[in-house]
Amino acid sequence: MVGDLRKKVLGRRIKAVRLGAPKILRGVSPAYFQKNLSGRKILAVRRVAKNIFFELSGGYLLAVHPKMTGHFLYGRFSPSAVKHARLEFDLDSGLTLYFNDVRKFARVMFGSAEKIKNAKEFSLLGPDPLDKNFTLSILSGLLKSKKGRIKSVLLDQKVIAGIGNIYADEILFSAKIHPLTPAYRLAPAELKRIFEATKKILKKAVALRGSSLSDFFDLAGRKGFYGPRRLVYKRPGQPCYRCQTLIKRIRIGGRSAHFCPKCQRI
DNA sequence: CGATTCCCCTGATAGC
DNA sequence: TGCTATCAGGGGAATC
Repeated sequence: MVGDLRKKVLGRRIKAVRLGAPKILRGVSPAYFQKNLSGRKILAVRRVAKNIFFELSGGYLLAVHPKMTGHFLYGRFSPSAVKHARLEFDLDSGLTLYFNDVRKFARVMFGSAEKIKNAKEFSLLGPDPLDKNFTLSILSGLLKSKKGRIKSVLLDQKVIAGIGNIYADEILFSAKIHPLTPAYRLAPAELKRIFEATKKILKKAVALRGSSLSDFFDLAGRKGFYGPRRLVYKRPGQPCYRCQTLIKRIRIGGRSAHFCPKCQRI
């Protein structure tokens, strides 16, 4: 996703900005957003946990957290395809970069790079599992002091950044760990399985371009392919692919959790 | 510290 | 057919 964006918009200048849903802005007024974003050049695009960072000329930073239904589109689209456009950037290529978000759950921040990076949403983020510096011993160190259930801990961005609900379930199934297991009780072999599964699942998710379970599309509007490949998420009552036991769905910390009661025992 | 609940918003779905 | 009530979902805030 970020790679696609980079290819299309890197080096482009923002000629005009339209704000379709002012409420998705956090910590910045619509007026400031419009005024200070126009004219800036896109110098870099990168992923930070589940956020997309646009580094802009003048030391400014635009941070977009798409949540589950937000996605970027670039090019020409029918009005119906962009009826949920919440941000529109006319670029000097003559094309428009849209940020669509049906649910309006997305969070958009904009300001000096210093200000954005110091915002607690980013300054408190834990390590990224796809980072080369993320090791088994780091993961073990993080989890051994956590009394909460492993499912909730995996979702806590302050502990590990970048794992969402779908992939947390997939990781635990892959690692054969029950989602209610207290994190600190995980044995070294179990920690290793979680570590390996996390890398494997997240890499696969990126390669398959997301799950598209609710609304994930690439820049041209094409869906991702992870959805049909998922093993447990949103498959309650259906047979486990490993043992045919029916997948269970429970609530953990207000979130749905799916697992195989036979493959994943406490 | 950890768990729960609420909230944001709207399309999909169930129930009538 | 069409209406209304309910729910899901990422994640942060407030509350227990």
